[in-house]
Amino acid sequence: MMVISGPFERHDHASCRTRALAQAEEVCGDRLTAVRRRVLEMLLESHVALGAYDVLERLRSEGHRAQPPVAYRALDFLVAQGLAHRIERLNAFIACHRPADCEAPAFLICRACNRVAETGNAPKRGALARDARALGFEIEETVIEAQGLCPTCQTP
Amino acid sequence: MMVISGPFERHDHASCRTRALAQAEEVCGDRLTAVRRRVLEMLLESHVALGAYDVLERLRSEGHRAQPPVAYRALDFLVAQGLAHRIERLNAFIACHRPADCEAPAFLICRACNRVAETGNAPKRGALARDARALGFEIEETVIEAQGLCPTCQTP
DNA sequence: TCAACCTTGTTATACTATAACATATCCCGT
DNA sequence: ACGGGATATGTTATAGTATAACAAGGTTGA
Repeated sequence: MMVISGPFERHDHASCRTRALAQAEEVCGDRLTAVRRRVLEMLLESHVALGAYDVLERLRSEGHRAQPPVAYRALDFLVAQGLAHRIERLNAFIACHRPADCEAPAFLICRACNRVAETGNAPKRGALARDARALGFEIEETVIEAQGLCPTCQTP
Repeated sequence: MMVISGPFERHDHASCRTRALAQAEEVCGDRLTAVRRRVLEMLLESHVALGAYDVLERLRSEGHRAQPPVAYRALDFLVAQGLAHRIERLNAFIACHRPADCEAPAFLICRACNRVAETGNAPKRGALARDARALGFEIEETVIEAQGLCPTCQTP
């Protein structure tokens, strides 16, 4: 099954955000505290990945006197819950738009507009898994991040 | 075709290094300057990925009065020539053991011993490529990094 | 009541990376 | 020989990313 979510296709952005927040509440209960919830909202509102210091800045601009660990803790929590993903290439974070169904995500990063799309679960039976098995290497988690140009940015 | 090189299998390490250096000379000619060559050797000697500051420290311990840009420049050069790879998860670098045949590498990173194996070229026809095509996204480069436990570290 | 756990606040610092400018060298065309 | 462009290195300073460590409040349950 192929599932794609992300900024390169038209979709109802507001409802998509609402749904993701509702799912987050469900998953976390009252562990989704004010700061964590606010950070998740920020990520959901932004199609470009946000760095920890971007998040920090936004918190501060809202009156929150926050230090770096505040942003990192909130982001780490969201990632641990599967509500957000870290994009290694960018040292930045995006919200997961379908936390329920997201075991091994892959990402398409546009180097021109910086938007990031999350694509369907990565293969458990691909060449990598086969190679790992042959070596006796036990894979726990795989980072897959493709860089290139999104449809919009291909025609300057 | 599946090709695997790396620290999780027995191999003739010395000759493997010699061969890689010879290939580097071939590719670069006299652009493989002393520092660049030395840094490549360091990477070839180490099966764990080296951070830029690890490299810097080694250069300094050899009497070279180097500043951070020296390490970064050498590493950037090696990566640009396909002689080394950057491991995003680790903010660190490893030598490529087969620069000639290395278009879309993937990596297996052991979280216990920190060694990194490079596996055969990643698929151009996998699920990711298919998804990207469906979206009209043009992939230029893909990072694939799996973390887990190597055979040795699975039995504590 | 107290102890364990989780969350947040706060300070300080560690680690990673690059901008910007100076100097030197080599190759090449004239 | 000269000048000019491209490449490589030296050096200073600073930007950007991340975490250690300790303090303090809140909730829960024994």
